Amino acid sequence: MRISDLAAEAGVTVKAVRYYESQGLLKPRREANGYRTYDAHDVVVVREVKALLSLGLTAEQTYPFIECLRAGNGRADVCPASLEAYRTRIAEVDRRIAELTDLRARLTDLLTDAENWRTRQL
Amino acid sequence: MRISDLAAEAGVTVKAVRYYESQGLLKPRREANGYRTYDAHDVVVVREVKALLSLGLTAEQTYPFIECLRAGNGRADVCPASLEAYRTRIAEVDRRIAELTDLRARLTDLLTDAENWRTRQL
DNA sequence: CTTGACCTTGACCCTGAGGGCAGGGTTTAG
DNA sequence: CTAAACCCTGCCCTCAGGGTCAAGGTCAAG
Repeated sequence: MRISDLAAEAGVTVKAVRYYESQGLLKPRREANGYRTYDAHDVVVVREVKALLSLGLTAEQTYPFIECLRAGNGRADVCPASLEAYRTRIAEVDRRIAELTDLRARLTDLLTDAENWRTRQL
Repeated sequence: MRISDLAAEAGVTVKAVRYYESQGLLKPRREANGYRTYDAHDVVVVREVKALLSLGLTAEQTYPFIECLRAGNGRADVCPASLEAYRTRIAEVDRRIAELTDLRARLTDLLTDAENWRTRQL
């Protein structure tokens, strides 16, 4: 199959597929005319990458999952490195939530303070 | 004062000051040799921009605050547009926290599932 | 065989808030 | 006078692609 077929089947754009390749996540063969050729296995890879990116992992962080697939596993997340990547990402999310929670408190403090200042001025 | 003095007093880098200028937040005069010249008022502006960026506002979103200062107010956040910008940002943060909370739940589900799968395989 | 619709390629610029570096002019201290 | 320290502009980089382009390939109908 060609690139637009792969993109359609995996639910991403052609541009995204080429980007994944530039990140080393895909290595399509080429037809004589230079067109990229993919197989069913690549569809699974692209779907996996898409899912992981939507979880906030970087393209680089999807590497262990793709290697896990390439190693012959039916699932990308059953390898130790994948589990570790999940845990790392959960920790990142926790940190980010804590940051944003603190940020929100600072913002509401600032807003309240500014509102009070205006009230006093009236 | 020159750019490095301004940067030092406001606690940012020279590069950041030039970036704020490129975003229209500063309009320094120029010496005959082309060097930028700033006054004490600019220090206040840069400190304000720095504080707002650290709250996650974009450079563009700091505009109302700087205009509020330029209008002669002692505080950048006592103008209606500034209050509105705070509220907008709080709403953004709330949305983001909700997204991340949902994301975390999905991640822990995936992790648990993958761990269980491994356990069964052993 | 040709036309036209559609596909593919690589290449370029864009995002936000600067960081880093290059190359060159200016100022200031010793 | 010279070297350090400062200033300038301009270019490339981030991340996950989006948008657009020109050039060329493919495939059908006519």
